[in-house]
Amino acid sequence: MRPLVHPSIDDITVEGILHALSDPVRAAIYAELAMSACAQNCSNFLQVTNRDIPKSTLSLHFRSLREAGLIRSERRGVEMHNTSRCSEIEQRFPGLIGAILNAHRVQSTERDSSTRQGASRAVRPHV
Amino acid sequence: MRPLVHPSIDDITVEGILHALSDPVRAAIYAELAMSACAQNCSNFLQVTNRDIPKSTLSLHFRSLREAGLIRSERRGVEMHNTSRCSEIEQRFPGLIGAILNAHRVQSTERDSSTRQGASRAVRPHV
DNA sequence: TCCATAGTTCACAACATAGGAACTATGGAA
DNA sequence: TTCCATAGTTCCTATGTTGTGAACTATGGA
Repeated sequence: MRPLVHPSIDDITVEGILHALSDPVRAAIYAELAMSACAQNCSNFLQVTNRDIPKSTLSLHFRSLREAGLIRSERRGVEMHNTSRCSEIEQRFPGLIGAILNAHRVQSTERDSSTRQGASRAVRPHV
Repeated sequence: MRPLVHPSIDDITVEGILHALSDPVRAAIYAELAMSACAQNCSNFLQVTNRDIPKSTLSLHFRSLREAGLIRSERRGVEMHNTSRCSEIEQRFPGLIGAILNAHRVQSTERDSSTRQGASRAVRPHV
């Protein structure tokens, strides 16, 4: 079984970060890890974003996050301990992670309030 | 020929923005548009990132940026006038675009200086 | 009317991604 | 020790996404 790959902080790229976080599932996982004080295992996220995510898919999402340099994963017995690397990334790309997490927050707040009011956004026409 | 699609500001998603900017060519195009005071046509970017980009590929990149809500394109005679929509986006997702552009700047600065010194980063081992 | 220029669309090849099934690694119980 | 349960990973394949050349469209000017 191949060993876990963690890029060194200098090999982390902006493109990699943006690509990893452009997926809603990965963004949700990462947001939760970044907020959480303690490490979390993968299975905690089998129902993130209110959908059942197959284990294999989840595993690939964790791999994407890991290889983009966003999280660190360590085996602890039978589980995985996942933590975010946000403080390292903050050093190299100041403000980036905060702005992205904040934008996701803005967006989900709007989504919640519009569904409560009857999903007005869903029918708004494009130009 | 299908009309140009511009999402309304409320339909712009973070995922869409991140995905669009996770491509180096699109990021370079967008950075240049965001910096530039005046509108620019597509052909100005046929050599962005020091590579020849086929016209058809470039056209799709502009379409991605447009449909992600990052730029606005208008036909002016035989050319296209492309401008960035950063002030709109700044309203909705404060700090996001600035942080991303800044991160790209950080990264390209490092790349430049490491190539000058003999590409030390290229051989640095991963964990 | 014709041409040149700027972009777009189409078709297809190459690459990336999702998910089920089979697998591996670890810790604990018998 | 051996066996089992749990947590993740890998493999395979079907489905999407993306890049590119060739053919096309739209516009302005000769």
